[in-house]
Amino acid sequence: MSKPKSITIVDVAREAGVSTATVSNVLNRRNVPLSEDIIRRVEAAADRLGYRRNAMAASLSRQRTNELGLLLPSFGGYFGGFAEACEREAHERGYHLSVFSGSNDPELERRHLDRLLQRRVDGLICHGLAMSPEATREIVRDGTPMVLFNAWSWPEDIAVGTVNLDFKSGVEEAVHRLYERGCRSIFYVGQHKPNTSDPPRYEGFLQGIAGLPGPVTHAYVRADASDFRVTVGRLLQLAGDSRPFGIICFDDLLAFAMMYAGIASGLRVPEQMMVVGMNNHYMTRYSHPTITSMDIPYKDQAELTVRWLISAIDDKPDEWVLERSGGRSRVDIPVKLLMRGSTGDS
Amino acid sequence: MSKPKSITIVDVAREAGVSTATVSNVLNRRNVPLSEDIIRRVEAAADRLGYRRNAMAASLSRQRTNELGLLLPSFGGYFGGFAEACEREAHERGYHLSVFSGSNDPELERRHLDRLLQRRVDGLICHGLAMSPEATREIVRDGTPMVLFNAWSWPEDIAVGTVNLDFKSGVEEAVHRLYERGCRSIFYVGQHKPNTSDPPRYEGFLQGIAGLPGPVTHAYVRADASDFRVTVGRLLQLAGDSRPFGIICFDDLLAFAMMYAGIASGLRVPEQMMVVGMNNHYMTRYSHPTITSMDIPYKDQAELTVRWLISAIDDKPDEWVLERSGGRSRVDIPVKLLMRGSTGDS
DNA sequence: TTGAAAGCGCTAACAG
DNA sequence: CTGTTAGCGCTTTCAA
Repeated sequence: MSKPKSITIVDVAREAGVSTATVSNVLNRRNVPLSEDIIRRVEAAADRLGYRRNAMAASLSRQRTNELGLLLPSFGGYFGGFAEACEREAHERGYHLSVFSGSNDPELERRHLDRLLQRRVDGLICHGLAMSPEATREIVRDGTPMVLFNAWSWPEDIAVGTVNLDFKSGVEEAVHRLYERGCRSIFYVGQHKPNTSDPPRYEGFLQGIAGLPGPVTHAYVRADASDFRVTVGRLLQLAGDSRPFGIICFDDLLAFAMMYAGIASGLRVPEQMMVVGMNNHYMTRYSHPTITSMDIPYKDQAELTVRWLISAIDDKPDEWVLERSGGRSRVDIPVKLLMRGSTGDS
Repeated sequence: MSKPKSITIVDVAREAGVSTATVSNVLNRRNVPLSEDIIRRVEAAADRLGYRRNAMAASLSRQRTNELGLLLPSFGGYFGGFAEACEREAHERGYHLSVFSGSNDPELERRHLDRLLQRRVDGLICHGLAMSPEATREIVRDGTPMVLFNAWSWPEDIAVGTVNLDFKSGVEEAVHRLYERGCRSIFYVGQHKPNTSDPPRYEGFLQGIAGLPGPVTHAYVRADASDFRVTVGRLLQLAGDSRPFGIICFDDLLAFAMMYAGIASGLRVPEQMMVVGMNNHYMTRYSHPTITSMDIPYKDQAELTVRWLISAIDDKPDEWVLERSGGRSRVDIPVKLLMRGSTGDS
């Protein structure tokens, strides 16, 4: 029932009184001389019959699918935005992008990857989270080009390129801003569950602390999701009576939670506690006070990622990509620190 | 470079010293008698050679792809969660789900749909937003089964089934709860941009108001995203000095924004203003006070959606689906109201 | 300019 | 139990 003998180019050819080769040529606007008349006839026949190209047959024949696969750890927050930006970029370049979420489950992710390769996607875009580099390499052993995004500390040779967000520098800068605004106790608040995108941020944190003109109390604090007020208690203990103290949070939602837990514990923001988040979530502008955060250049990251991948697929260099990467296999995209109410700005 | 002459079943057959038909039978664990010895030999040969099935060839041959397509208006919030739940359900039933976001752009959505049909997905899951029913019908004119989700007021015959979240009843219940807690002014706060999922909620709102034992001031208020305090001002004007007044917001983020705008305007929550959101976003439990919201049964909605679709693809009824739908073409999945701090509960 | 025909890799009768 | 073979729908030489 679901497939009522679909229309093929054979039908169109018969209807138009030409050969299937001609139909194929017309429909794909190939670079061959075609008479105006034939073109009209074929196109008329095609839509009279309601013909729709069979992409599998086409891909099978011309050894190429024009499909790209994007593997995400989840659809939430940043990843969804990145996926949409990639879809756009891919479309603009004649590719179609299928998106999959591993749901933070390595096994599911493995199956997605395998399936994508069975479908012979022309290229792959993968994040650097759930699966291990080894498992990934094992899967992508064949020649399918892959570009990684936000994959910190992966071997350089596993992909044609890696496009990371430079949270490291962003956090480093945030440390300086907090210091300038009077914080002499600064903490990095990480997620309750370990996460591979945490280390680079903390690294930037330490680097920022090291570059400060004076001494500050600092620490890595893991958030307790069951009750963030417990975490606030821990911060107060560490900060002693240094005020304001500052926290830089793993992401905006955590920043939100921590800020309100602080307020609930009687702290005034930003006078006594300053808060910095990451991702520039829509909500950070609507809280009270508004939250200082880091803006992510989705389009820029997506464009570089997709163009890099396509240049590898076509095996011909893309000048713009080359310029951005400077020949290296990894590019760090800068994030932009937006100072707002939670750090005493505007 | 990207495709180094891939291994086919011909290679495997040669390596194992059997025919391609046998290889195919072994690899697909078809329902044919196979000797243990042959199975071992073929499997050994296959992974010695690093064989990977070519899904296009297989799909082309057996007229079926085992692929489902999911078309979303965006990856954000609820939609991402629904997508992950659908991926899981599909996998459990031997299907693979490709997800696409129309990014709220009808034209992009059209192209996604067309491409999906070119790929001959076995079934389609679509939301009821960006594209019009007419445009959709026009595209899906061939026999590909489609199930809709959250498509309010679409023609019944366009899809094999529709699975909606019953926000209508949820909002209706919320109105009653607010009334019980003392609100004599209750407002529905919608998004600044019109949205097709708004009307059913407002309908539930009106129905709730109508069912109340006494009179209340009520209105539909459109939120002003540029500054939610303006919206709060409007509410104060409408509510006069009736306290507490209650607001039911289009979604949790809006509830967040409105609640903090209210607090910023000097209102105490829940004593003077009560707030209800929708979607049970993770953050609603970490604000201060916590926010009353409606929990969405993702898995339930996804399971029904996917099973309904698959039963149509296979053209054989699924008892569980039939029971849920009672033979009708639309099912409303109840959402669960979770009472929290913003309405004076726990 | 157009068409005939040989695949692309796999599946599914059907024959042995 | 295993192999032969005819497609699936489209692309792409190559010859006409």
